[in-house]
Amino acid sequence: MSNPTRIDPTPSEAIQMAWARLLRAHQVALGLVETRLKDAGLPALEWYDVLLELERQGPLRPRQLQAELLLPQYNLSRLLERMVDAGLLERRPCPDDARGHLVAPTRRGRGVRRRMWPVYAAAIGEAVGERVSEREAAQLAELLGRIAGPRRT
Amino acid sequence: MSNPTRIDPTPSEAIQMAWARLLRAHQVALGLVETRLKDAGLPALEWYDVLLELERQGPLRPRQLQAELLLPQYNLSRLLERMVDAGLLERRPCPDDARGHLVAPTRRGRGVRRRMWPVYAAAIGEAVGERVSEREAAQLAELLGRIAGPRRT
DNA sequence: CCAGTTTCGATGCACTTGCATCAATTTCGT
DNA sequence: ACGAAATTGATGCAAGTGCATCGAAACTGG
Repeated sequence: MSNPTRIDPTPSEAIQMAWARLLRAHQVALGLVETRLKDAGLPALEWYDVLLELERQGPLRPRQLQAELLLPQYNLSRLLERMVDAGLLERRPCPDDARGHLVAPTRRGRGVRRRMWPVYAAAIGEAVGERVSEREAAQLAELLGRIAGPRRT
Repeated sequence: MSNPTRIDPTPSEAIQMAWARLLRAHQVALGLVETRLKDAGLPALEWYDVLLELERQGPLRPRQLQAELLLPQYNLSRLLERMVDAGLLERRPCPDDARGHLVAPTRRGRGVRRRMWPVYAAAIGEAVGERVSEREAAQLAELLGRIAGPRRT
């Protein structure tokens, strides 16, 4: 440590600690949330995200969803397939591009998302809300936002 | 909504934002780190964690490792199997419990972990270090530590 | 000491993910 | 307008994950 000709950019202790805790906090918090959803007989969080995004933005093409959710293309392709099979999404022909289609929630899909929210919300409270103050949550959001993006190439 | 007898503990905006950004920051940062490792022809992060834990603590039994890394039992069982097959870990008979065994890094395993570190460290710097100050990193670590645990039943 | 219970670690099976690649379009350069 | 290149979304196959369950060894109360 304290190498004057520092060529090796090893992160400081504080940075390493922040990294380690990011992994752990995510693992623990997400684990709790997914458990609550599963125990309530509801679909996984991923499904919620897709449904919410489509309710907010209206019908989208898979590629756009992919950009929003940062999922690999093949992964999203099959996720949508499963959700369509489950009757939560429907595909619509795409007016100006015959390669693709639009995806939109069905009535049933909206219902499922709505039923997921109370459970999801309670779990967020349990995983995060009970552990940090309002003020701390805002700080946390700011700092994590820095790490989350914006991406530079 | 606006139910006067609010039984439903929907988290505040700040909490929800912190949650959303936790997911996103993790996804982005981990994605970057895993990409750097893979591009360097190195094993996944998980393997590093196992190797590091065993170098720090000495040979451990799978169950102990499981507790440290918070991995599901069946998942760890197969992870160790793969690492043994890859020649990075070896199993040793366990003196006082014939059901299990001890796992320890091989010489080759230690070498792999050592070669992973520079790449890993640089990636942590890129994903986290370049985006927050020293002081902010410490704050972040503190807040995330709150979320990461300690678990109450 | 012995049956019943608990803990440890492995595994069969179904499902999901990662990777490479494909076919069908659309877009671009000329 | 035409052929080359890029984009969109799907898919075969190998590998990883989740769940339930298993056999084996270790504890436990009587």
